[in-house]
Amino acid sequence: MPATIYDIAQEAKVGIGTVSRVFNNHPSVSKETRERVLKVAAKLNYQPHPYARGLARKKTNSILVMVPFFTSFFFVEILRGVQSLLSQHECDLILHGVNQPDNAALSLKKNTLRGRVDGMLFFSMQLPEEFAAVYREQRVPVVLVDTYHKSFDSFSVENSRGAYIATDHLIKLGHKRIGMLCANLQSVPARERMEGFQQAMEEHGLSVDPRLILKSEATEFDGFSRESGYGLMNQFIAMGPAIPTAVFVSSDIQAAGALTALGERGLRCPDDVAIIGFDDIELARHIGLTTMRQPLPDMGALASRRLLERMADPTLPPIHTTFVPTLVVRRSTFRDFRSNSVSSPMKVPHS
Amino acid sequence: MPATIYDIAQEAKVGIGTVSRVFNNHPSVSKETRERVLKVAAKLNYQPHPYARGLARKKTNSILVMVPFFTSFFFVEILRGVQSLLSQHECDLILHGVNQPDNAALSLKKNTLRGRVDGMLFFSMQLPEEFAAVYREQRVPVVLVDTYHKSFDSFSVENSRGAYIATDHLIKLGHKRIGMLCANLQSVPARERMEGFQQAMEEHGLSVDPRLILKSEATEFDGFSRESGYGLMNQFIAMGPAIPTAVFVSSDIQAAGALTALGERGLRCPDDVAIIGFDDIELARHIGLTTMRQPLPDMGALASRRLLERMADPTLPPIHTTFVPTLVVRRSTFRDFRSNSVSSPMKVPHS
DNA sequence: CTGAAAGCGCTAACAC
DNA sequence: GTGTTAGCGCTTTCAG
Repeated sequence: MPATIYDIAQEAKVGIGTVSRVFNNHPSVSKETRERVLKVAAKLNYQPHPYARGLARKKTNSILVMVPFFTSFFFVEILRGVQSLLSQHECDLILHGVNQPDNAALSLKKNTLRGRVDGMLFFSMQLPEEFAAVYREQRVPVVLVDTYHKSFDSFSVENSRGAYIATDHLIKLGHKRIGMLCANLQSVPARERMEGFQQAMEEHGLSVDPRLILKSEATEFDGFSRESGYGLMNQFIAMGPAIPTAVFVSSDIQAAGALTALGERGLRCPDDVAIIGFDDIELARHIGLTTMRQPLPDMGALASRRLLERMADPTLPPIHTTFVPTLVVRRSTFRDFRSNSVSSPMKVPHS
Repeated sequence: MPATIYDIAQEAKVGIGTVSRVFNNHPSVSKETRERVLKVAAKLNYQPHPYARGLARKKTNSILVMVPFFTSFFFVEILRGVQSLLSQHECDLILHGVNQPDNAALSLKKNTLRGRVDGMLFFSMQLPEEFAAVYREQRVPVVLVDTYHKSFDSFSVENSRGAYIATDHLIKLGHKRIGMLCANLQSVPARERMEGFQQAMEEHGLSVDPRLILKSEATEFDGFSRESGYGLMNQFIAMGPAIPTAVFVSSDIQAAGALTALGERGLRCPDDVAIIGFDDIELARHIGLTTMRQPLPDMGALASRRLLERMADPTLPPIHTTFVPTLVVRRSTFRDFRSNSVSSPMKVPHS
């Protein structure tokens, strides 16, 4: 049985209150008693019980991170930022992966309340209005990442802006017949990226041929999957000579699938079809994919920092931070990278 | 303020004990009272307080997962298995990434004890003997993944066996001058993989030229990094004509770096140098890398299941489960995959 | 400065 | 069946 403050109090011949004070760095403890208590505690290998402490203090020193688990690459990179910041603050991280966007989000968040955690980082999903109301009212510290809600801090990327830049890149390279490969449009980022694409096309006086915008019907991963990219690209290929000369794909993971489809038909990238993705997950640099980079780890770290601030002062007004993704050019759009195949190993280890 | 059992008891005109019984599905509560209590609880939107419950029950319904955070790909895939199993059991997952193998492992695990969690999943690191002793003695439920200790359940891969198979594959393809690219040998898996390589070479009557075994000195990630693979492969390349015709690389991530190095010098894979990796992280299939597959998600799920069992009965004798990795042939060792470049998109979306 | 006592919200005997 | 009571281990007044 682990030692409790009672054991220490007894052995050090003080009251439990004093022991508690020592461990909370309360100023009003004489130097001698403090040292005596500390010594006994060390000897008994004492560790405060987090749950007892939590109960008494109404504070758990832990936060909940809710992520749609499928965004694997994407989420790991953000999480890295989160973790590194949190660990500096003795704050535990409870990870909750949700699979069914709806289903889980609902039931799991019931668990959120009632002092299980001090705050929450909510990723990439629409925060249900039902909970938003409660959280706002009870001032539950919540920070959103890769999603938006006016009542809560959020860190996200300007999807339409990024899509615009990506499309602009293709246009500047001289492409006229440009296609887009979307994820499932029920996803907000998917829609925004399509809008940016359309806007760029229109502003450059290029008509948007609706047949050149392919949309995923997949519900799994909201269509942000390798499989959806693979399938949709095959639809383009089936168009024969009408195939676009360049395609903006709404995510890197889909772009990877699209490249596979091209490779299978003996089509070369960028020679036959140039491809640009979105996200800059680590995979992108390995396969030489041009893409729009989101500052993932930074977003994670900044969001955690903000959450900590908000936990300290829950009355802070919400701040919305957006990042403009940056263009990272690799071989999938630009030939001059020594190799003529998009997929041969790339030139620079870290591009 | 959230409702407590007292609020419910009062409103439902019962004692708090009864309320508690209802929420613990205790049989001795009459149907009527149970329903009345449940109704009031629903109305008050009652949720039991996990910490209070934990304190009283001496049980937290959560487990700690300690991972060396750098193993990103690797760990996400395992974690997926963990998470999916745990969520079926109302068990929270506390994630702790450790960076400094030593440093962190030490301090963090102090926090492990004292009822913060009911059990722990410990990944890929050597469990310090100091803690092992305590855990064994106090019967703290601990399950090891990708590492070994005789006193605890473990799920791991037969590294030397896998390395043997990988090397054998290269030999069967006709290679004689085979090199190996190791991670930092202070890591146990790194050593085991090297041993398997040496054994395979010897058993096939091939002498192991020590100059063809390159070892990473990197401490970061124990040398299991893209950079280390890149650097070491450049050392091979610097050997000029003495370069091996095939190389067994101790991890996929290093193999990715190695491929980059080859590509930069205009060397083709597998034509000039065949490459085989280890792990089968998702990246491998994207870049067409032949590798040894570890059943990552399965390991995660099985380990969690075992942990749950052990939490139910801490006296279970430890079981050691090992997996033999399986060979997955892709283009980096075998030319006949339609394309002649290792890195062009592969044939099958899921190989 | 320090001890005693009253909770934090819930569980688990123990009586009736 | 159900109410009462004594903790779980710690924090935090409140006296002194």
